[in-house]
Amino acid sequence: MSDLLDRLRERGWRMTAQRRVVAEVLEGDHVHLTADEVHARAVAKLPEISRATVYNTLGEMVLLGEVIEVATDKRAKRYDPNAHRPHQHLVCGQCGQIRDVHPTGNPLAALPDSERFGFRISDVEVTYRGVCPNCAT
Amino acid sequence: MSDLLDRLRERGWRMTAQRRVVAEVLEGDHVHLTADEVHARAVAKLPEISRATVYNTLGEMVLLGEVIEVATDKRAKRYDPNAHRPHQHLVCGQCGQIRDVHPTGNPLAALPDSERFGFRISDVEVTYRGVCPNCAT
DNA sequence: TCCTACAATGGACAATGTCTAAGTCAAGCA
DNA sequence: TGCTTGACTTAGACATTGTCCATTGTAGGA
Repeated sequence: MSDLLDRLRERGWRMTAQRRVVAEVLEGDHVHLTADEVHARAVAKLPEISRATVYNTLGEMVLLGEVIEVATDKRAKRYDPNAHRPHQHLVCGQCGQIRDVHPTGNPLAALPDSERFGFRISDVEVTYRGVCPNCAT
Repeated sequence: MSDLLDRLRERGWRMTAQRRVVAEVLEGDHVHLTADEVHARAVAKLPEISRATVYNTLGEMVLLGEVIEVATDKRAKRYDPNAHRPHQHLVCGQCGQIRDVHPTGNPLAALPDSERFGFRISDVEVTYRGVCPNCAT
């Protein structure tokens, strides 16, 4: 059921109730919660979990590459558990809804060597912005 | 000299010393300052300028499309006055340096209709991440 | 079962951004 | 030039998001 928990255990993570809860909250596709939302949902399952623990746990998951940090809006970072399939994000500027999308081609290829200024490039982040059908009424 | 100021005046902006200073701070290419950095430089030219004014002024410039908000790192937003030429950003993960780059092709084209979920898409934001020559030693 | 290192807690602190009430001033007009 | 007016600025309180640290708790191995 929980691939995420299994992978974490395999990496020698000590399994605590808190970490389990955070991982559970993040399950599923198209999940893009802020740290605060994760905390709120975690508290619902485990009332005494602290904010610092949620931040720590999310931070560790990001370091391990199990979760991706997304900065789609100006406010808080969001956390995306769909880390094992490369994808980009489609954001509604009105309601803030976020969808995972999978463009064709490799966006890295669009950047010619002459525009790389000697950088060793490891990653591209693409965010499409627009208005979703609901908000477009 | 200051195109930005001229354009703002044309749009009926009341020209104040504070707004002039903020616009001056933002002049030039490859300028990507945080609001706080803008404030610090503005204070150097006009000591009594307040933080709120800098935030207001930057916000208004963004609304007018004269300046772009960039969220390349997790911390503060940055402000990019190079709004009239479409471009993307190349960020060094170590030192945080940011460069404007101009990829070939239109990144919008990479997203097939089937992946648009009915959204009306107006904008794409692309951030390349890597390590700059200086930090790569 | 007991130990110990790792994890969680909670609260202070830091950084960034927003709001408001009151004062100030740019720009149009007589 | 000197008013008038409403837009602009100010200072600082407040809100939100994230980080740190000393203390307490506990998972998992011996």
